[in-house]
Amino acid sequence: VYSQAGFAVGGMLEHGGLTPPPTAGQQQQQQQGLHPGEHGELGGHHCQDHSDEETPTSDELEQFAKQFKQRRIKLGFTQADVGLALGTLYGNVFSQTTICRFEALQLSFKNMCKLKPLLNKWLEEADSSTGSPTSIDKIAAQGRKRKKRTSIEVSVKGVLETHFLKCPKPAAQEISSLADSLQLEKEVVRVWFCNRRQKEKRMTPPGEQQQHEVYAHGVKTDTACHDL
DNA sequence: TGTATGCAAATAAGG
DNA sequence: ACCTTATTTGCATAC
Repeated sequence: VYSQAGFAVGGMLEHGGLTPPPTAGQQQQQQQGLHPGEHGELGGHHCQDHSDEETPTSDELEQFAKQFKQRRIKLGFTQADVGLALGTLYGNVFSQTTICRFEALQLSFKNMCKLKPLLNKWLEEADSSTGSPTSIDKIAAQGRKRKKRTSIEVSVKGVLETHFLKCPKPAAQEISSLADSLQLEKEVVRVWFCNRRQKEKRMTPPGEQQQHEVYAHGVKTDTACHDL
């Protein structure tokens, strides 16, 4: 369903002002929160990568993305084509969605930096005139291939949701039987609950608190929700 | 027909 | 082995 070739019409819109980390000199993450993942200063010395680019500036990324899209179209490829090509070329496939977001700079800075080398490689490969002939580098991305996204039926989601309301944190065994009855992999169900919990937190702004904990005391503090 | 996007699976990383 | 938090990535479907 994915392999097609064709050409697209250029004509996107240039949204006005979006993720532009103004600071041109320091790497500051934009949107997504970021934790100052420091490395302990001890002995100190940092090894820098010298393979390719240093961390590109958001400005460079912007330029690259723009140019990438332009060339992609000129060469007659769709976003889906590119995503697929990355797969057969480096191992990991990407969806049309991701390519689209890359071109539109809608990914996090870090994510953009990670994808850039890959797309750049593809570009050189697809367009043999960049001066860089078949440079078959194995950028050995992340060796592991991403699991295909599971589509959970609405009816099944309903069942899961019901269980969640009864017990947001089921024990491993409950997850197993639930997965079994729903004909889903246990891992899928486990992850569903994890994601559901995250969503719950997100929906409950900090500080705010529901009004149903008034009598929570003494008795079993959850952890025991059984069914069957 | 491609491309953009909302919601949310799947993953990464520290416990 | 499983949780949490933060993120990456894609199915589905609206443009």
